[in-house]
Amino acid sequence: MDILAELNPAQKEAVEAINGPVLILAGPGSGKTRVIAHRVAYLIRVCGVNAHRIMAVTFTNKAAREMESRVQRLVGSSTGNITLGTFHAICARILRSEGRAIGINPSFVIYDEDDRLSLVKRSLRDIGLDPKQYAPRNIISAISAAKSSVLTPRDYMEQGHNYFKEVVGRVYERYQQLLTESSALDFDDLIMKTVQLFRENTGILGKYQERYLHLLVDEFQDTNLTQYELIKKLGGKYRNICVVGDPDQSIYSWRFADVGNILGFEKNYPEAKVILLEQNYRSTQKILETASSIIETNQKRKPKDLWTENEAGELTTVVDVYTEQEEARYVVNEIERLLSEQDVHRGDCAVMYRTNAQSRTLEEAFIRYGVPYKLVAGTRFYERREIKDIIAYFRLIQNPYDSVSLLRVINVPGRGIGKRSLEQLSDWAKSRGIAEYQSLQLLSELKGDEQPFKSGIKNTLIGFVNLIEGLGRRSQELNLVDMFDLVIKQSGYKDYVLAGTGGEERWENILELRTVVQQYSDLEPLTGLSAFLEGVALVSDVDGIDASLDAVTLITLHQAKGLEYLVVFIVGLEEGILPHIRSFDDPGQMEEERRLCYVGVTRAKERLYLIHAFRRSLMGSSQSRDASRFLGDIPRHLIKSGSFWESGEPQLVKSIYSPDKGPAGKMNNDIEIMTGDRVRHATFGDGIVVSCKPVKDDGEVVVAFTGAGIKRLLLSYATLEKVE
DNA sequence: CGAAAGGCTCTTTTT
DNA sequence: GAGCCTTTCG
Repeated sequence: MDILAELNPAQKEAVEAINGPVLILAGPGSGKTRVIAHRVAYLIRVCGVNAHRIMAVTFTNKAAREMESRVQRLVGSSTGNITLGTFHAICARILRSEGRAIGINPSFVIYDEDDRLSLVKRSLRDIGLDPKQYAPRNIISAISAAKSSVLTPRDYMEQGHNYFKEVVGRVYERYQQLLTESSALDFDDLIMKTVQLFRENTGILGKYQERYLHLLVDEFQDTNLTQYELIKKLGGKYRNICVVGDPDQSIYSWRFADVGNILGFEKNYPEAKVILLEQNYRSTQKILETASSIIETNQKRKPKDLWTENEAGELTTVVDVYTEQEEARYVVNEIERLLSEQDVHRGDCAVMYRTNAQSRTLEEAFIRYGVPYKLVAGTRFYERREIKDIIAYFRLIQNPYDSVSLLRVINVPGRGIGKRSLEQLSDWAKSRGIAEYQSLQLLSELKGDEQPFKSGIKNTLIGFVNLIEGLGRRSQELNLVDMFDLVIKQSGYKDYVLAGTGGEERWENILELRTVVQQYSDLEPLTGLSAFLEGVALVSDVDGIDASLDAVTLITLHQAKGLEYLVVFIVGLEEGILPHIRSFDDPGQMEEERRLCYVGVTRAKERLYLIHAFRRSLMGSSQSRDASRFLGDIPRHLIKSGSFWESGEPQLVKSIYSPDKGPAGKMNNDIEIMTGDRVRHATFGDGIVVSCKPVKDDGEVVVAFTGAGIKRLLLSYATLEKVE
């Protein structure tokens, strides 16, 4: 196969420019993933570069997997050991093998957002501040900002002062101490520590610089300063750095991604070759025009010419609905209509929204109408309490100094270790400057007056240490699934979870985790354990999308980056939602909201629906909302109104009596009442349906009767009959 | 000590 | 509307 054959001139140029830095500015749907895959294949097959000497960084694990299979197909054999993955996964690997040089325990655990939160709260308490007064989330964010620019606590504190910074600086310092005591790294540390490793050890850096002849980074517009420095360092010797991205799709500034990385690339690498990919292969002309009209409103932006040879296609459908329930119902109805009238499958459709909370109403509608869907994220599987508990045991087996995990499960299932005892334990450990587990290990050696516990509780604590030590010993020889069963058995978790509320379902979840564990059971025991823990720490929600399942995808706009669907619904296009209210007082943020909308729109290949509701309940109370300003950016001639109000098309209200339980994939068509229908009522006589509105599991219809006037009726009580 | 109930706050996006 | 935390009671 000729690797260059199926590429357009710009793409070909991007693949062939293998010497020196290259900046590829790639519009949506311009085949950038393709270019990266082809470029890697070209390096291996045509240029004879050893795969071992190539690093390719992707935004998600899913993208990495896809990249691997594409390259494999192009090269025609196994890709060899190319370094391929997210920044986080790649850095975790480097730190496991080299981290010792900067004092990192190779068995380190990776702390997620949740762990981070509890550690920040503890840090606040440790320095004598009240976590309720200092919004731990803001502090996490400030620490994360620091780490995204490679600032240590000391660097941070030298950055000038104000009240908040002073507090953050002190918390950051304590937080970092606790992480070190726990042999733990948070997400930001994975990158930052790798940079520190390379800064402080020119020998190690030299080794990696020598190895990586070629570097490729996808979604470069969403990298932060630390990631940029990492790439700069790794490419320091050969300078064959190829970065790909699109400033118009930069949507992670809140995670301290710096679009300056891509905008300033030419300045930092004056010899860089710049290639523009502007031909779009994904969307119809109308969709592309809609997208352009939205993004062009942004002031701070380099104009670019996106074009396509695809057909003109359908107009964008803008839909005006009453409430979020009606919005959800519209989406479900419309998908079912497309399924029956067009060559569309459920798997071709996606519903996108700004906030996770919006998925709930959608889910309810999909369940009610029995339409299969796949929810990306929501309450993620790995965030469930029982799953986190079990994983905490595994983390303790790998690294008992992990204090977040220790405090999480030391009394789960209940062992009679209460709050007071835990406080004593933490204080005692803190006064000695060691991790909780280390102080627990001392217990059996110390006499009564040398430690703070009474003998009853002391023995319980020693019992817990023995449990973990025992599991640790067995983990050297048992495969992971046997280990799993042993953990469940020895911890007594099964009885515990079954006794609690929702026990059955939670136990099911644990069994599902067991099937995940099974995938690691062929590995050497200790390798399997760490591979499993690394896997669960670094999964992203989109990694789990099952492409073989023919179901509608429900996904946030952020997660949708890089994906494409035949039919896209973007819901909640309202002021305060998209754009989100938090962006109102900052023009920069507002531009990011618009980019987010742009990302969503450009996911669509053939059909695009933009939906806004007049009324939406948020945090309990229902409020009326204006349509999003982004809708106003779109010229009228690109829009077709899908609205009931404007088009006068009847609004369907289906199967309000018989929620769910329909066979999967089938709508319950038995009862169907639309506005405009003629109906007959036993006492009121004949009339016309004026409006329909869902109320819980019921429906409220307003009917104008010929004799009796306008009546408001509940479907479950009123016996209505359709009249032709 | 643990479970249950009540009251509080805060809601963006995630590797 | 939910989750988190505190309070209360057994």
